[in-house]
Amino acid sequence: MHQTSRVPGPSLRAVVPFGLGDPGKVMRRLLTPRQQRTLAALATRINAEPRQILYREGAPAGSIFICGDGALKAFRDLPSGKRRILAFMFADDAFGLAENGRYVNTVQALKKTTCYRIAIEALVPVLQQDAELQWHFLCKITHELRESQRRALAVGRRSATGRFAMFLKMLERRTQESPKNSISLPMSRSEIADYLGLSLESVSRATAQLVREQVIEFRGAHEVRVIDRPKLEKLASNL
Amino acid sequence: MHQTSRVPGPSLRAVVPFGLGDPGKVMRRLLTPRQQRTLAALATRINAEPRQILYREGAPAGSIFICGDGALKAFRDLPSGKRRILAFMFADDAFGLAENGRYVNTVQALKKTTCYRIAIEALVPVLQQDAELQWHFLCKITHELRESQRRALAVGRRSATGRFAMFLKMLERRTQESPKNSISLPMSRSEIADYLGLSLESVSRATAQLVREQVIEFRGAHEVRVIDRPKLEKLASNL
DNA sequence: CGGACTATTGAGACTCCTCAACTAACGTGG
DNA sequence: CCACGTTAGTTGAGGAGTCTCAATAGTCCG
Repeated sequence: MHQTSRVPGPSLRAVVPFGLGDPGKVMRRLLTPRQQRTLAALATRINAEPRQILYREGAPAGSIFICGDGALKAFRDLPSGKRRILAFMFADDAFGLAENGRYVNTVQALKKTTCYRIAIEALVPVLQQDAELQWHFLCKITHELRESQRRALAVGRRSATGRFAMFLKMLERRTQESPKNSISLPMSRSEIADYLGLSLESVSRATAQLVREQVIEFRGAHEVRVIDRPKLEKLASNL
Repeated sequence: MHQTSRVPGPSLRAVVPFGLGDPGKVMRRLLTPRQQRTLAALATRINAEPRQILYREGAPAGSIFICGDGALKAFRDLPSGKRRILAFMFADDAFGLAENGRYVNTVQALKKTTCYRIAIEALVPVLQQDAELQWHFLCKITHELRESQRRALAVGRRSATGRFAMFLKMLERRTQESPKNSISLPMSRSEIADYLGLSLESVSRATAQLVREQVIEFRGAHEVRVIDRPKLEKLASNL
């Protein structure tokens, strides 16, 4: 649907994480066509259906993945039965981190999604050869580290509406495919709750409050329009 | 003090983040002596006093840092006056992430600390040339990403004692310089609170409870001994 | 059209936060 | 060496916010 300007094949996108260039200037890195071909040669394309699980926590980790289009979640089930979502992944996001040779969480598609799977054994030698390409991965992972820290910040907040506001902004940053002031939520309330460390009821109450206060409005349960942006910014800005 | 078996000069340590080798087997990567010399040639040694600030949020980012010995904190001050600590850094940890050419948080030493500062302009070309060395950085950052996700998990918990238990385990993982069952806390209660998203009173009450329940005991305010490890594990294990 | 899942709303319990007073530890200077 | 002031840490009471449990509406899909 949003395939208009996207090249087929794996790609990564990240803000350069180190102090190069002029301070204050945004620098983004995209794969060159040649690098994209290199990766494409190694990759297997996967078309995942909604709810399809790409891999499970604890399984031997043989590949890393790049999301081409769609959305996924990475989660972990706790002994108590609770589930915590560690990250949502969208186009150009990489995933498949392992520890001691095993995946550390389970990854599942939220909707129809296309991914690229690249075998570790094939990728690592290529990265060892191609420092330029590896540099992209380094930038990307660093980008994700920052994002994860941002999330930790959000989750530390007390108020549910504040957390939800930060969540909206995070989604907006990640999925600029959207028309102005429109944010799509491809996940359920309960998934948002598991991500933010709230109960799904609290998420529901938070959205209700934001709607009541004319900060946002819903076009269906999974599409948000921002009405009062200053107010949203203020709520999100971690006061 | 703990310099006994440590080589002078920058070093990184990380668990290999991808699925190489036998699943279940821990693999660690250490810099080779040659790589260490390469980094040392680029690095400036810094001896930081307690409370010394290495750089401030928003400053133009010209260098990345590696902690050789000691401990630091990376924090951000919020508009409300609250302070959130994003990470504690110990030996072999790298820091100095930037976004758009500026540091994203402030870094301050907790005690006497030696660091290595490496100018970005010098480092990047070396990494572009030396894929092997860059690979170490990739592993390290990935390691930190996992750690950050773990923290987000901890901060999402409801109970203060649970959060504190996870904090203890995190410290234990990071600073194995310690004798068995002994964990040193080089930071204040209030810094722990800012890290865990609690009030310092809650941290104090949490420690008091763990002491009351004979799970831990204090040798001075900054040294913990684990008495009942199973109980600590249970508290930490995110039930 | 029916059924199952998702989302909303309400009432009471629980936990932490804030405010405040107090104690302990530390470093400094007389 | 001790007195003092400052900072760090502990403990108590009340209030705010979320969680849980439960019942009700809404939505999607077959």
